[in-house]
Amino acid sequence: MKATLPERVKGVCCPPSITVPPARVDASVEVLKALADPTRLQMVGVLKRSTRPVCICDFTAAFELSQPTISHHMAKLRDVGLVEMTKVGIWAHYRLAGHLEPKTRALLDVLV
Amino acid sequence: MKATLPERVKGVCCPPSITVPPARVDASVEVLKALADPTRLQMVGVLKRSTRPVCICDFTAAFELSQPTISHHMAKLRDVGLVEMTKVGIWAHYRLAGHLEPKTRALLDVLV
DNA sequence: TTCACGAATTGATGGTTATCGATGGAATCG
DNA sequence: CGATTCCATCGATAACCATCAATTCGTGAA
Repeated sequence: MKATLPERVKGVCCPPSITVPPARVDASVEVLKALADPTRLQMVGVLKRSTRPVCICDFTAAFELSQPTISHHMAKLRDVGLVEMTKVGIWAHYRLAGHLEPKTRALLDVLV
Repeated sequence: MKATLPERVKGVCCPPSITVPPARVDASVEVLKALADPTRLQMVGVLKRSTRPVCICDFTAAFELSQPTISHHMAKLRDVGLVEMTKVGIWAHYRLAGHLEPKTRALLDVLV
């Protein structure tokens, strides 16, 4: 194994070429940050499994968090395009976005 | 569409059942948080593409960040088991972990 | 119009995180 | 040995984030 390594010389580094386009990285990081929270990941899991939109008040009842916090988390998921909302009367119904990028959908399939 | 929705009654919520075990969610969130950073996601991408371990000094040369910051990011990736390290002389060679969980590997295949 | 209810926004707070400079340890070489 | 190089850790700071209480907004009902 060691034989396969190049002879490294002090003071000489081999900066790897950045192959992933920074724009793509930033886009991925945006989605990852939205999912990197227990509450939000659970929310996405619920929405992915639910056959019909879920009301904010239902989430407030399910998680032990205040309504503003739930709303804040949902806004974050909405900002990155993961979920969509419909208002029905005084209720807000959330569902997984219908036009997710294939990569994003694959991500969700792995995660939740 | 509206017809398929249940008749919602004021003050009555339908808390969705939490189907994803909290322990699994927490484990996923740990990995997601490690990946939800541009620098670290780039690092993982480089390591995934590289046929041989990459030196810390190479990353320091590639990214415009200080050496302690690079080291800190690598430690974070190491803490969640995404990468492994081997010391060769004074150099630290990093590589993607060999025994990644299938789900984690699938995650990386989608991302980088 | 007035009231009640669900949801979003605001402001504040405590906790986490990214970053750097400085320090110290380990290995190598003269 | 002493000097050099690479790396990890520590301490500090600034930025960010999750959370809640209070308020505001929008809708529907009385």
